[in-house]
Amino acid sequence: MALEKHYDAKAVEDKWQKHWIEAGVYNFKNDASKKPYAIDTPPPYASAGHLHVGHGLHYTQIDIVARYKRLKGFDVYFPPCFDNNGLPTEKYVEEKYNISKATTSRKEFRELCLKESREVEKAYADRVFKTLGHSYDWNLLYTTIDPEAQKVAQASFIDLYNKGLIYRAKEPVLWCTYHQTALAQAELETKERNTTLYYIPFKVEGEELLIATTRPEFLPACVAVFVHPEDDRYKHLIGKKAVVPLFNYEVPIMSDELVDKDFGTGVVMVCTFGDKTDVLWWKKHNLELKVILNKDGTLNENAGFLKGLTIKEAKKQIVEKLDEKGLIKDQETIQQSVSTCWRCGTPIEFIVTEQWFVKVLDFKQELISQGGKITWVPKHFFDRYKNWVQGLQWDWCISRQRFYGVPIPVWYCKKCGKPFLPSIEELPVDPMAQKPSKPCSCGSTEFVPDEDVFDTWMTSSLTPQIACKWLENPDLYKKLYPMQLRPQSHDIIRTWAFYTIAKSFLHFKSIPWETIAIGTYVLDEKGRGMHKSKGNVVWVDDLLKKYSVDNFRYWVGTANWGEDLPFKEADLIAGKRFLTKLWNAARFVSLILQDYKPSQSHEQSVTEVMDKWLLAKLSILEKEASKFMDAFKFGEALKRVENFFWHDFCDNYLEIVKDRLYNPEKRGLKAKLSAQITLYKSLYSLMRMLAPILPHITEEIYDSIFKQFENIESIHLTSWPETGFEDEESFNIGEKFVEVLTIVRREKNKQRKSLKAKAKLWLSKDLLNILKPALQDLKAVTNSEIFETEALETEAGAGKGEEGLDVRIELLE
RNA sequence: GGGCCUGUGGUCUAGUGGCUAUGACGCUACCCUUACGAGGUAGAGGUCCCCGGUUCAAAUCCGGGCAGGCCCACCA
Repeated sequence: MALEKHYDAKAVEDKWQKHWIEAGVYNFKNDASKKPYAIDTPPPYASAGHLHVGHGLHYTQIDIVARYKRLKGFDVYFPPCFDNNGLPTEKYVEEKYNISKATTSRKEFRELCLKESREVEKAYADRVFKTLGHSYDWNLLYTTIDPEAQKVAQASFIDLYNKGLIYRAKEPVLWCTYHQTALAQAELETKERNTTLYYIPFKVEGEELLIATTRPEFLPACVAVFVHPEDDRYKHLIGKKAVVPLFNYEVPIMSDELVDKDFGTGVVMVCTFGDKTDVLWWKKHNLELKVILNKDGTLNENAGFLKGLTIKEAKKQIVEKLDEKGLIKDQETIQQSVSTCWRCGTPIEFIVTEQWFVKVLDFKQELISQGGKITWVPKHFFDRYKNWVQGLQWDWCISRQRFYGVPIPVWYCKKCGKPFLPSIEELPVDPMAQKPSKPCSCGSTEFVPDEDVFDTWMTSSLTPQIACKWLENPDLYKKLYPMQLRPQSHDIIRTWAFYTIAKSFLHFKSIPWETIAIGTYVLDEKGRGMHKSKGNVVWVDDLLKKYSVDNFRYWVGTANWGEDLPFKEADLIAGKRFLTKLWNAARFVSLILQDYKPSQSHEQSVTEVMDKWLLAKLSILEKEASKFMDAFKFGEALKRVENFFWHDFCDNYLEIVKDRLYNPEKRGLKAKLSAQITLYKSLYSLMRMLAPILPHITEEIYDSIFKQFENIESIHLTSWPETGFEDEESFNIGEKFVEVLTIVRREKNKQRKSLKAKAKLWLSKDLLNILKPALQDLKAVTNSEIFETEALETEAGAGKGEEGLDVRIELLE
């Protein structure tokens, strides 16, 4: 069937996207004869602001891998998924409905979250996943709030608890006063800011001891003053008492090596808790605990006249008061880096609460060596992982004081206080809504539920278990785990990658996947990150109004994994041209193949040397491209295929065979058939190599030309081409042929003659001998008479010297 | 302060020891060749960030800088 003159991308793409899903083309076959290729798809946050070009790019990169592996004969397991756990969803719901968890019931709140999640998921699925032609198996869809996912997360907790890898402790924890929950180290983001350093005098036996602090509001929480043990200025004060100004109580003066003599005055006040060092010293020196901060970031009665104020207000008031009394001796502006909550940017505080922790500090070495067993793409991201693990300072705090999320499956016995955990068969449970199924070991049946939910990563770290159905289908899980690929972005190596590796190790002493590949990170034109607040976000929907999906995917195909890529709309132009060229070349072939009937004897029917050349070159290309695809270097593969297609196939080969095809009476039907077979084989091969990147146009071309002969329902279910045509001699002749062709074209261009004009082509004896088998094609494509000349004859204006060939052209006017 | 990445024509980019440095976009000239003018052919345009070293030979390896980016870190 001949192709239409014009390629209607929109209609074609819509048609195939619908068909693929309806026909289940990409469904996991669970075919015992095939090796599985399981992909641990990143569950996108189902929030409406997440549809920018970076996501479109990354998910399309993953799809290209899936499609490639499918062609390579793997049984690809590619689940779509959504993450609807966690703080962003809560925050979104709070803002949209103008409610807060303080005034809404847990049940109602969770229902709203769930409802919003479903809506946003649908939009996400339709707008991104389906319209970009991704090849998920929609039967495998999961979301992180599904009962099954909750069950897996709770089962993980129970298993780790039973293994002694989880503990509960009352400790100062990282706390976000906006979200009012504990956080993990991984949820911190460092922010640079300017702040004021105040110099405040403490009284010591009549003397004034000047301390420098950025947090004067913490004066009422001061429990000690520290100096460096070797600091001659203050040595004599160690062991004495200092009086806290305004609040007039005594604190001990102590020493610690960690004090920086050169910062401020070299004297530090320790408060519970102003920062991380305070926590450290508080523990190390067994200091008193003086809590002034509530969970919502306001100060309590211990803060005296600051009671009820927020941290910011308190700071302002206390500075005014100190100033009034002449207690600010000096102040300066300094640059400070503060840890903030990565979701909302609020500086974190330390609050003493009871929380659950997963032990990770004890396993740093093991976790690094587990990371080393995984293939990192690109490999330097392993260094970043290693760096993070080495720098860990806290065990992983997994409990969060939020509503929406997976409940921690624990009750506490009212009588003996012992935690009571359900059995795995009972999961998922909600301790707030249910009671334990049996009494405590002490006999009591009175319990208090744990009201907290898990850190979102507690669930996300189990995506291999959720995706591969750890509890639901153990046989399948056994087959698929460890998975083959985890694609993800580099900013969550410390969270998603780390926690997943940790979980796999703690539960199973296994790695979660064979390969982790870090996707391309899209920047704006000027090389800055895309953020809604900066107004520089490019939306996928907008691009798709102007460019076809395959056009977008071509651009994705040129991106390198693990690298940053500034988005420039001009980069889509090259793809547009390529697609047009592709369609037109295929259209030409479709016209040529209208009377074509393939048969078994085809291998022998490729009789012409230039046909053999093309197939030999194609065979090399197939192996090369495959090698690059295996190494996640899609751009390199694409570039080589494109180069072959454009120059060897279109510019040269198609021109060479036109004479044979259009004028079969001149060269005979055998020569024509040879060209038809070659066109069929080479175009079919090219389509399959391009199919992972350009699934729509290749499917359309396949459907029109090849399907009737191949009898496979979709190009995406065929296999990576292996033409395997080896013919070094023809290859070399063809390469020489192309060199001569280039010289002829250049000469004709110089002489400003149309290619239509008949030329005399003079070839040296040696060259003529080499090209003898291809002479008829050469005559036809150059529209020349060919003559022989002496090898070393030189003439001005001739092609002598070019590429070491001796070609002379004489045009007949 | 520590770790990692990057630096190649106007822009983006390939190349990790070897002839005259790859390609794309843009630019210029010519060509309306029956698949394609969203095309074809040719052309202009580069101190391969800088300095030093290793080598017969360096964009490439080593050392030291400079610039940009990312990650980490207890200067209150």
